[in-house]
Amino acid sequence: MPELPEVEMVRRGLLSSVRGRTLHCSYAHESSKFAAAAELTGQGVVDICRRGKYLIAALDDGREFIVHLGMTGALLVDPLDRAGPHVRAVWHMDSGQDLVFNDVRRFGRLAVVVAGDYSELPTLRDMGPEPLSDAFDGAVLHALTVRSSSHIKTQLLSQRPVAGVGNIYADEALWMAQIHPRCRQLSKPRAERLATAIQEVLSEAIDHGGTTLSDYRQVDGSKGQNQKHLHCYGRAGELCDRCGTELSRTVMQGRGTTFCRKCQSY
DNA sequence: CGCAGCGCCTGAAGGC
DNA sequence: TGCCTTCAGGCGCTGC
Repeated sequence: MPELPEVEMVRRGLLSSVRGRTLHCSYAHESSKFAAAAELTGQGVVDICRRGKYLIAALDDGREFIVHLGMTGALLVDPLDRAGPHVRAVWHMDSGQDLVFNDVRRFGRLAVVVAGDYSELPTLRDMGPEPLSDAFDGAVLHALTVRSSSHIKTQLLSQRPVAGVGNIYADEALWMAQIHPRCRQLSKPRAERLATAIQEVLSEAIDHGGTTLSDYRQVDGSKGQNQKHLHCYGRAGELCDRCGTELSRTVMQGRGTTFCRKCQSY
């Protein structure tokens, strides 16, 4: 599933082939989630930014084109198959290439908004600080979690204490920081550890081109390599790389959660 | 206002 | 072999 590192890789891939181009929508799937694709009819793409897991393309008419990849979304430039059963939108570019949005499970979403007005996208509107920016550190993470009574993993998935962390990197960061996913209150030292772990886990994933478990692809169709470097996510039943204990599995908020019951504590 | 629970989707995997 | 069930989960929405 695309989280911050995967969305960042897509953003970088789009810079060379989509920034500066003019888009003309040639297909939009009937679902209301993708109808906004048709609003791109002659606008130029000035820049392509990212907030958490959201891609934000600045248009030359003062609006922004927002893409969330959901679970299985992919933005592809000139894919071999641009009329497959899971294609949800196609834009023709003045470069002659096509930009294709493919999304098997249709959890993705497209929107065109007045620049900076995210009132119709509440998760983006209320998004926490970017973890790889100067606006994020242990003190900030502590301040943004201290008043909540929810489990720390639930808080991370909400995007409010920090932007862009999903199920994979939440499990990885909590493992690295040795914090139990059902911990409810972080001490300041543990918040420092978790903030550092989030930054390390996300930076390493970007360095490895993102995590491809099934659907995530770069703009050119290539896969990431970070799945070879996971310590925790999806490894229940295997032995902890740190202490050798068998990793445990539970369900939180309907999401599979892997952790080490020995070296991750409350 | 904060938080829990539900529904959206479809392919893969497992059971019989 | 093939049908059926279960599982995967980010986010918007609803209701307490």
